[in-house]
Amino acid sequence: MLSRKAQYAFRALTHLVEKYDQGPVLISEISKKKKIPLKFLENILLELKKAGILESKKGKGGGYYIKNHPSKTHMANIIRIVDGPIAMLPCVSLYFYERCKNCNEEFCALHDTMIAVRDATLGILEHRTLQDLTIPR
Amino acid sequence: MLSRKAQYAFRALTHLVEKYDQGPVLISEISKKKKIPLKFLENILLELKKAGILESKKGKGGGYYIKNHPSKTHMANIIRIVDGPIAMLPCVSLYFYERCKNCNEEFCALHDTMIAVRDATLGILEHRTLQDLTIPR
DNA sequence: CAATACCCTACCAAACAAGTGGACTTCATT
DNA sequence: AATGAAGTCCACTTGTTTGGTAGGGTATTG
Repeated sequence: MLSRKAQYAFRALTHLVEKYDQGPVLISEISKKKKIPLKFLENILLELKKAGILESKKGKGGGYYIKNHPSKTHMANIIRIVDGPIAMLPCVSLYFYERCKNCNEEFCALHDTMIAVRDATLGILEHRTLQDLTIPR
Repeated sequence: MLSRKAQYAFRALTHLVEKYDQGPVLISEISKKKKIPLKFLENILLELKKAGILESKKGKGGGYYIKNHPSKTHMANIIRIVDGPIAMLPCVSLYFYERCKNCNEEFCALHDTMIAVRDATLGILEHRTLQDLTIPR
């Protein structure tokens, strides 16, 4: 399951996509419009900025805005930044790989199943972008 | 990510599949062979029993064993018992459905993406069974 | 100077991982 | 039958991590 933090991140990003190319947006505006706790949102946006997704401007007339075109950032990327690994096991993660203990000595039966799950999931999340967040079905 | 508990569960089940139809297996034997903390494993097995996956026999000569044929139990089922929802959002979960707050008023952009992810994931996990745990590839 | 992002610390609650102690059940031996 | 060892069963406790909240102070810009 996505953490609430990740869900907030997507909600905030949705707002920022709608305001794309209209200058910086106040944290407080996003917080109000999307009903996200202000201080919590502050941390999330900062994290997204440090990860290169957002840009910010300080002082009067400042705020947050999306760095690159929304179609350039994939949903999978956002999840990795906020929640970490997408894969179900560390030993099948592409970006957060860790060798399983007891996974070499004994035959790791889950391994190939979880690779299949990962590929199926990424097949979707790597092809949807921030722009899709505002496209109604 | 799967919790360590779920990983333990799969490791333990792998052992039980190997010993299927050979009578009850001791918790202590599984704990030793698969390097799982004994008392923790005790709780996991009990949970799997209550969920109808395992059967147990008390007293001397007792132990745990798989209730139905290993090909009858899907991996998705095990994950749901131990870790809960497989879906990434409560509002797209089949077995743990919950209505999202702010998902009705505003357009929930993630919804259909997460349904796609869920279906892709279940397409795999609903077709792999405990028996697959012991089939080397 | 005022508005705003940035940053730091502390705090609370829940979940997770693991361990403890003991009650209850079954079986084999005598 | 009585006994004791071998087992599961189960309610607690403990320590750690994580998710989320709250407040205040600093730096930067118009």
